[in-house]
Amino acid sequence: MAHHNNGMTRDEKALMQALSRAISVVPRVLDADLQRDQQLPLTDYFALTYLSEAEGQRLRINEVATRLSMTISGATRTVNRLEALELVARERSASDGRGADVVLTEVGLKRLKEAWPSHRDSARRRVLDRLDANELAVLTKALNSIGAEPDDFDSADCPPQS
Amino acid sequence: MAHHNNGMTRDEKALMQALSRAISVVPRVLDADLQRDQQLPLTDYFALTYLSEAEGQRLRINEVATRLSMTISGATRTVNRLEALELVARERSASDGRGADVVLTEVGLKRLKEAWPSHRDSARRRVLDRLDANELAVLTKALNSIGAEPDDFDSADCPPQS
DNA sequence: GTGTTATAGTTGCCCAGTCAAGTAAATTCT
DNA sequence: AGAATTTACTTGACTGGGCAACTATAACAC
Repeated sequence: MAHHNNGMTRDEKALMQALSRAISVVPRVLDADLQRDQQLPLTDYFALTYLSEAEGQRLRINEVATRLSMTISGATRTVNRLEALELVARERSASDGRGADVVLTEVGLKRLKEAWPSHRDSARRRVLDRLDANELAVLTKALNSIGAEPDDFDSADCPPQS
Repeated sequence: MAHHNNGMTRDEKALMQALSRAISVVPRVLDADLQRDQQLPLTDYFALTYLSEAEGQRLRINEVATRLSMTISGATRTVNRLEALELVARERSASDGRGADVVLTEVGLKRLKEAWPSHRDSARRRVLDRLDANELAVLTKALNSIGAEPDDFDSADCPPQS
């Protein structure tokens, strides 16, 4: 009877449970908040954010994909959505005609600025306010360790950008 | 230039980034490992686990949904999948004929036992081995705080079950 | 008991994102 | 230079899961 717990301690099990729960809940609530307040999906919001932070407000599709931790094809579709809303534009790269740069438009920047306070408050309510300073530090470090790609994937979180 | 960072500190931003990254990466790699080694989706594996831990190896659909942090309709579909593989069976509840109990079958239990070592190793490699004891403790607590349902959702992790 | 409301699931429709195959430009080989 | 390979996407087919509408049983009002 019972489960013998072969080599996973109580604490480890508790962590895995907490982790899977957080993994389901957090993106859902953050996305729901943003959709409700700004009619903007969280993914699209993040894409706009990364573009706004990039020099020249532009990124290649594959850079968008990397930052969103998404496949390139997923990023293509995300960019399609944003392009349809005219929040970004595709520009054929001068240096490499195979793919396009994704450029943040004026409208896109405006939209991002509108959405930002809402997301910030949401992140506070749902996450940041629930942590003390120590937890924040430890959590960041720990999540970075486990989020780093393992071995069969290449990590590249913040390429050196000029 | 620069973004003025209206009320979100550098550290807070770093946390949110680490969090969104982990949220994308962790379930993907755990699921990929399990699919590769056991041809079993992570969600289905969790469902089997929760059933195996339940008394009588049975749960109502809504309990499955709660444990998986999923909607009832999502749980219905998960159970459909498992039922098609004969890993679980639906049994009309004697006490409440509106819905069925989901019962783990012999085959289902066997399958779970086969899959378990693989998932355990995967969890170790991808998560547990990357944390020290302190991080484990803090992370568990922190994730439980942020995974707890907020205000517009009712939390119910372990309803008192007879 | 009959009518009303609440509860438990199921189903149709949709959307985001993955994978595999396809296209087109760039690079390397010779 | 021309062929072969690699790179950078794009696209078609599919899957998982969400929402809203629906069905069926249960519980409550009378």
